[in-house]
Amino acid sequence: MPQLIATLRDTTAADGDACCGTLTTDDAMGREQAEATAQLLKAVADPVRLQLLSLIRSSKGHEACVCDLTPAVGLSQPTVSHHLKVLTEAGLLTRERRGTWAWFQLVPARLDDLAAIFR
Amino acid sequence: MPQLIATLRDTTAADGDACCGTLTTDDAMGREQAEATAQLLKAVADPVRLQLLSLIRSSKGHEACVCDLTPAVGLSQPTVSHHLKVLTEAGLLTRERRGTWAWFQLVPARLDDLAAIFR
DNA sequence: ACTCGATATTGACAAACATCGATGCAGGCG
DNA sequence: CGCCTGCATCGATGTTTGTCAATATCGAGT
Repeated sequence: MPQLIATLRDTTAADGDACCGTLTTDDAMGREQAEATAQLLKAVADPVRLQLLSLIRSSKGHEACVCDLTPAVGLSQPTVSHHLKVLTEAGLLTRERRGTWAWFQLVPARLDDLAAIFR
Repeated sequence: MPQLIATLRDTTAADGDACCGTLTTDDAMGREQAEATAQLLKAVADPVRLQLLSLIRSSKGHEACVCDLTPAVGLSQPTVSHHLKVLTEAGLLTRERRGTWAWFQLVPARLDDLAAIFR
């Protein structure tokens, strides 16, 4: 679970003084955590993938199959499949084969992770 | 203000039936909205920029200058300047010159926009 | 087994991006 | 004025990424 931006300490600024050396790097996000959080954000920082998430979310059962999603976003089938793979690998979707079709379902807990990043 | 993912209707799925044509594209995010939201998310979908936001947030007054941020992230000064520009153009930071130094401050309302995207 | 429809994978290509060195520009200070 | 320091911009480069056409795979039905 990628953690959020560090704890907020409401220290009212007493600025106007010197500049460099006033920074406390201890409470801030570390590099690995920033890397993990950025990777999750990259998965949703794309208009097509946002549309896909929104489409699935507005569907009954919070799931949809590729044959419905492809015409809805107006891109080629391989492209849609690629975006769904990215979202799945990010943990935001689960894939399930039902007969000939592949159904994708939201992972609410992972969406909560996203919402938690910025409080 | 980039809107959030469409309204959630908790219709419990009655699946098992046919597939294609069951999708309601009306409640879902439009392309332009998805584009705008993705642009905001792209600004924060980078480990360095997440670190910068976190560093500024953990500073007093929620502001910091480049001379402090540059050594904290361990990258060249032009690179840090570029990332700060991206964050500023996304509306997440404001720039203010105080003497020789440039101070960057958080824009809380814009962070709220981010938090609102995923509810 | 063969065929067909739905989805996944591969390869290729262009656009976008992160990074740095070099340079330009502003603001204090001698 | 001229220098120096902090920051921004420019140009170049290597990497990532979104997209599609072509192809492979998988499952169902004949």
